[in-house]
Amino acid sequence: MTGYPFSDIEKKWQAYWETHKTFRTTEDPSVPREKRRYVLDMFPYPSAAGLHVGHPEGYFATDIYCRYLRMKGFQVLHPMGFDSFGLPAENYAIKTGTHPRVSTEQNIARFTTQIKSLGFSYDWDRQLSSCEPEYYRWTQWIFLRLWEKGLAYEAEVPINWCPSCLTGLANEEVKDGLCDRCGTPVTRRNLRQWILRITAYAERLLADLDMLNWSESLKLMQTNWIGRSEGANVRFKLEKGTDSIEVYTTRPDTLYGATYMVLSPEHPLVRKITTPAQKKAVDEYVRAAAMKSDMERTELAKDKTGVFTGAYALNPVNGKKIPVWISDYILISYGTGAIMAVPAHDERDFAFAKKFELPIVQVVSKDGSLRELEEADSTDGIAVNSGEFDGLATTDFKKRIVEWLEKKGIGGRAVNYKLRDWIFSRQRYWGEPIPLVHCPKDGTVAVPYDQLPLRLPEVKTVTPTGTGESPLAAIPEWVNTTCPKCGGPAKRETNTMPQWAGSCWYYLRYLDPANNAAFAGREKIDYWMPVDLYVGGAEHAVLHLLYSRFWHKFLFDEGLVNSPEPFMRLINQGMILGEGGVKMSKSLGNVINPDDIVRDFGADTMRVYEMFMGPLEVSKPWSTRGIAGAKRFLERIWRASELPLTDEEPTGALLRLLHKTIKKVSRDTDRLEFNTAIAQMMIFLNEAAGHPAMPRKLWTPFVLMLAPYAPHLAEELWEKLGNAPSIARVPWPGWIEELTAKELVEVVYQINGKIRAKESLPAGTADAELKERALGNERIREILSGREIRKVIVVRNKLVNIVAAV
RNA sequence: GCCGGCGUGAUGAAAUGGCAGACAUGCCAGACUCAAAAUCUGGUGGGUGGCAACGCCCGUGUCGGUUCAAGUCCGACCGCCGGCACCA
Repeated sequence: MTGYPFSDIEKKWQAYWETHKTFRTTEDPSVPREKRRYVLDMFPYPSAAGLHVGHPEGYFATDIYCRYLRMKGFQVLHPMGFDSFGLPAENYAIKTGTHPRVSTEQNIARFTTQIKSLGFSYDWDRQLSSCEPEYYRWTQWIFLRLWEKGLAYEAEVPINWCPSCLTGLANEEVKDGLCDRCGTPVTRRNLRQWILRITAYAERLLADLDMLNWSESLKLMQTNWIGRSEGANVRFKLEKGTDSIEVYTTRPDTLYGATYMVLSPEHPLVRKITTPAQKKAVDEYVRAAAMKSDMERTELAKDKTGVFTGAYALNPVNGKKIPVWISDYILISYGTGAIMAVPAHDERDFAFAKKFELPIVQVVSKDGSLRELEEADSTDGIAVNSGEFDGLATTDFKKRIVEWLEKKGIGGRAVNYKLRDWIFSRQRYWGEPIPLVHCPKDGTVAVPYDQLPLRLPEVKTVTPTGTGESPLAAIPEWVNTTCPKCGGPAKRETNTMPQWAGSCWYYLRYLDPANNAAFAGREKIDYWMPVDLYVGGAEHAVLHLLYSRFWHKFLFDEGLVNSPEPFMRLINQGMILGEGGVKMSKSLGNVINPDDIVRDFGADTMRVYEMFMGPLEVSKPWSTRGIAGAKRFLERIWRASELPLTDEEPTGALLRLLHKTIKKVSRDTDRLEFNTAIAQMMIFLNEAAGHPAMPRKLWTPFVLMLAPYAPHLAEELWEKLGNAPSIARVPWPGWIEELTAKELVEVVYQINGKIRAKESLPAGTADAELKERALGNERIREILSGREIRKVIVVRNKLVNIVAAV
């Protein structure tokens, strides 16, 4: 192997950067606002398996971008840290008896070594770890602020319970009825929980998506998750008694078609209105529904079930008596937990009505005519069977009926969201303790701010209690405390926070990681925030990104941060798949270990390869052959650096290629299109290295362009050129626009869009001349002979298209 | 089922509506070598005509449309990937 000594070079420059703190960032007030950038990576959870080749893909991208920005004269904040509370460490502790802190520290050490071996330009002085008391002190602090504002509340609610993780889960953590983390079917369980009122921010979380430079698909995912819908609430009087049932509907225009009502089994009116004759059946149904897991509820979705309560309500528009049923296709947590059923125009109601032989009345028609309905028709149309409203179009009807309802005082416009409040407590040890105390006299009392952090107690084992309570509940000396208000005996809250808590605000702590007086100094926040570019995996599209937006908006409302949104631009890097395009996984044995790649190919090769594979956002398979190609590129660079340098002016064509290359690499790097930037550098090298000597004026800018991509090699070459280190802040090369174009261009002559001849002409040849030359071209004249020319289109430097009669 | 995104050589992929396949991988041939590796040079979408120089036809999932010109824009369909899924 004639290879370049990448291993020595990489170690040398990593050591240099570390000892010289090359990438330490300060808040220099003389740098104007538009010359500052905050570029953020999603911080990793330090797993026992170590870094995966997919991990650094996004890190490489941001690192290249940051190094480029520094050379462009920007002040760049680029930090790294660890998301270090979480279940895997706790589960490992249960299995082996190793304290989660110990295994977490080991994993962080391993991750740090691995990350440092890849040559990132992080400011390591700002490193943080969310499980450290100095950090979670402020997670607790923010929680208390939320609690003070009534955005954290306690409730006994049926929650998603993972029987394997032994903890409650937020809605967002349940996918297809399975636990997002371990894949175990989620069950329902009634437990006292701490819940964050994220729904109070639903409207703003939705509306402010507009101001973000995020991918449309990601915004759409958040939009769908928030799930805003507009409609009306309508109160139906019961036939007997004084109670009424309030329903939410997006189709108030179908009120005349409401032929029955359905309550959720959990609806509070169920017990009250059920007639003695129906009581037994209703009770049984309610009990059965309560026992079903989410999974079972959705699995049985096709076949509708339900029971008649024996009660009737009155349809407010026509006074008709309609039966009230219960069914588990009505969710207690959405809308009012009750619906008016319009079987003619709602698929689910239709299925239910068919099964239980309830009447179906058509009230919307495409053309105003009536016909037998084969299935529910939920499209808009013209009102029929709707009394005084007949003939109205759906949109007009909606407006009119809402006015009518408001006037009568039985309903009005309403907005609903699919988004639910955030179940925030976890019945586990390895998380931030919720800093609240339950006092028999004063109720729930906050741990005073000056007593934060409320530290996790030291324990030997973290075995779950099995009762649905946190392991903390089994430590009496920790649970039993005194009330901060009255000093009397009180008990600590034993639930901990979910893993998402720490990641909700870590980007703020990087700004001022050692601050003892605040989560971050306001002047630091004003200097850097909001984050200009955030890169990470798409798996956090609705979890982390929704939660942290919520916290950030809250902090904004409290006047503690300067922007309503934390992350202005966001990119999801694609996954790196195993060879053959399948997912990398331990079980398939196709996992690539970055340590092996660094050892065999070097960090620079890995960087160039991963960025050359394709666009950042798309998933692409790993290829051992491909990485060999990246290595060859760097080898060729190394050999080119050993050519004798000359001070001669570079020749015309090469000089032009250089300027074209600088332009393309600058533009592509700026747009994070690293694959095409690398391709252009390859083109340049292939041309420039084919000569016996290398003009210094070509080589110097090339090395500078290489610096963000292969920083170790570039530092070495920079030194080899006789410069003092480091290359990190040497100004990025500029280009001369006139030199970016070729002198000669190949102009294509087409007849009816088909290429019939080509000619090499000076760039910029005038349209008139192009036309003349095309028409004068021998071959063109031959093909054209005798045909009528209808039109000639000239595109300068590109083509002439002659439209001729056939 | 609903909502998005994507379909280009053997492979990863390029291509402001203007020469499809840049760059890289692989493969083939040649140079160097006793030989191999490494390296360097050339070739490499399919079909077809010509001894050749060089032509012609077809080709970006399928079918249609807009346009002088479509991988790119529009419509329908097929396939793959992702998200949501009784949300009234």
